[in-house]
Amino acid sequence: MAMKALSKATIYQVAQLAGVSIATVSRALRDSDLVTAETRERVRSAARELNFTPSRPARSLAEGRHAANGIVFPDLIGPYYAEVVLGYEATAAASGSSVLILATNGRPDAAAAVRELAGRVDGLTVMGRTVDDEVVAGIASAGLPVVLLARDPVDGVDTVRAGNSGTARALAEHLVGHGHRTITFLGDPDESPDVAGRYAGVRAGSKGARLTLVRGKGLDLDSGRRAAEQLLTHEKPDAVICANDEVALGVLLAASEHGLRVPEDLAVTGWDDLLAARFAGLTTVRQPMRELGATAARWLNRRIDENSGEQNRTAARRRILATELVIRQSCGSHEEVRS
Amino acid sequence: MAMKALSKATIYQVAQLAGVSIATVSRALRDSDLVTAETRERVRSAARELNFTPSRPARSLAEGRHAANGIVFPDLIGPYYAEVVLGYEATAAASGSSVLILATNGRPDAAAAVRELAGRVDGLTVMGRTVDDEVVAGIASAGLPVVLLARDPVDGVDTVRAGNSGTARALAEHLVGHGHRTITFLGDPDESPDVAGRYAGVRAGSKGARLTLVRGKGLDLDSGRRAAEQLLTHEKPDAVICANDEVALGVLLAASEHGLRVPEDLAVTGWDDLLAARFAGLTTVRQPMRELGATAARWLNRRIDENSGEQNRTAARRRILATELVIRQSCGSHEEVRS
DNA sequence: TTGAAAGCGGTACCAT
DNA sequence: ATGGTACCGCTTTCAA
Repeated sequence: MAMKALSKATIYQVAQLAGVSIATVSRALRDSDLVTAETRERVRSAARELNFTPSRPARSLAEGRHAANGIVFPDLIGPYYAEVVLGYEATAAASGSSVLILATNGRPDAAAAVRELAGRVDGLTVMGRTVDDEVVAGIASAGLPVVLLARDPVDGVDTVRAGNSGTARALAEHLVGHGHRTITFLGDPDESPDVAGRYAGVRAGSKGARLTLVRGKGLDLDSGRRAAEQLLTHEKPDAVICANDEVALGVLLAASEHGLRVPEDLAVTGWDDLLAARFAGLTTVRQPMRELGATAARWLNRRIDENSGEQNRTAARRRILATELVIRQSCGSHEEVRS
Repeated sequence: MAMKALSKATIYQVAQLAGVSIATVSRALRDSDLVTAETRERVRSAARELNFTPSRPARSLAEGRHAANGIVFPDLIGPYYAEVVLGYEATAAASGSSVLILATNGRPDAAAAVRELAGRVDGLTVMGRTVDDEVVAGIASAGLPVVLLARDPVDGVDTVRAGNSGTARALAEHLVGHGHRTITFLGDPDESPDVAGRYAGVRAGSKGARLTLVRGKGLDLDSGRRAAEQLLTHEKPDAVICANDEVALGVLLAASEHGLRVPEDLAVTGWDDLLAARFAGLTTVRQPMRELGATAARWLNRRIDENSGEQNRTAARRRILATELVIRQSCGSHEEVRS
């Protein structure tokens, strides 16, 4: 019994074993109809015997495409990004494209990493706070299809995002309706376009209340908790609108440590509707995370197809996916109030 | 002003513009010390002017390596996988490797997708319930470095996982210590090696109690909730040990709908220590998710280096990372009981 | 229908 | 130090 081939066989070996040329092997394996059924079968079995798989780099080099696309995101922490990436992967995979991921998190060389990635894919999706617009513009103008996700538009580049300001405004108005008069927005609008949009909406919806901006640094639980320590001993607002759920949950923790009741002594709201929000009774806003990723992947694919075909490039698209207010207990009692 | 090059320049164009051969360009750009500082600079600026980036496929083809590795996981839903993947990505990136992801979720052609992926990377990490051992063995025996994650070992392949049975046993004993006598394990041991390990541990720790196995199908919130409906109207145990947190949270929801108090009427435990568990007061087990991913990436890299170097291959490694019991309120009152 | 051969864009060896 | 050139493994004309 022959030893199984331990390293990769080449198309030449298959050709030799099948007694044909490499051109024929290539055709046979890709179901070209320029090969006899009989030949095809001979090639097939030779390939099987040698455990042959075409070299991806060789294929890509010859075809001039990678059959892969990439997504760049800040972090995978927090269910938010994970869901988006998942939606992206599922859609990309469905259209036969492999997916490369890159988390820029605390990376100092994010721009370089993104450029490197750009060389490995047929198209790139870039999320929020990852790299500067210049990097994006550079890549896009080099001819690589790009889709922006949860991020301010760049000239000529498609953008998909979730609604921020409208729902944020509704949220703020809801709080005011509860009778809250000193409201604090916890989060740094400079941290991400999403946060900026939310803050803008909150401002618009806070007429009749005093709104204070506290720039918490970071969007995780501990950031929220730390910021709250400060907040609850000084400003003492009666409502805190947080940039996202994790921060809000941190505030909830701090509040309980300070013996504050929510919502009686302090109303708290978040953004994202994480699983935890439900169990914490947190009023928040739901985003179509999966759909965000899926839409980006779909659009990117379209651009890639456009690129290869000779159709004239269509104008940059923009879409804002709807978000939804999720009222729970943390924003105030709803026994008597109806909203 | 010249138009920026809209498509990619090749090394030939750079060579021509710099007035040198492509060999020199290659050297200059890769900081070989076989080039004059002056030449290097000339090449550099030519490359910059043409906005040149070496073609990744061409490089890979010539070098015989991808400078990338991949990770295969069932799903990205639930913070568990997300954290693992993140830890993986961070470590892989730190060692200069791009990361390809593949979610096999409900994919019918998972095996084929994994094989495709295998052709794009220098090494592969395969998680839990994704593809059969045969697929893994096939890939590994073809010479591709593989690391298994949260999965039963395969001959000759490295395996990293988190402790299940020991901690599960401690968990069960804790419940028995609370006085619970009819315990149900909710989860299908056939669903994943992890669940199997947990069930085994629970069995060992349930001496003195009546243990029932209820094979819930699925590891998400709704599965838990549905299974609980059944459970709470029939078996009526006084404690439910769930395969993971999401299922447990589903049970919590169902219990509250049935007007059952937790833990007085029903004790519930989970596994993973999701963020939500904390806010639900859920007793659970914490896994070092990030570290699982990081370890896999590190090991894979070592294997890849071994492969290229001529060092003799070391024996397959196995490691079980420690997990930790996290006692909260859902398992029983701790006012009087001390554990 | 099949084969020969010219790329695809690099790397690295061998001369010079 | 630099240039010439033989690969790397596949796809795709162009002829036969």
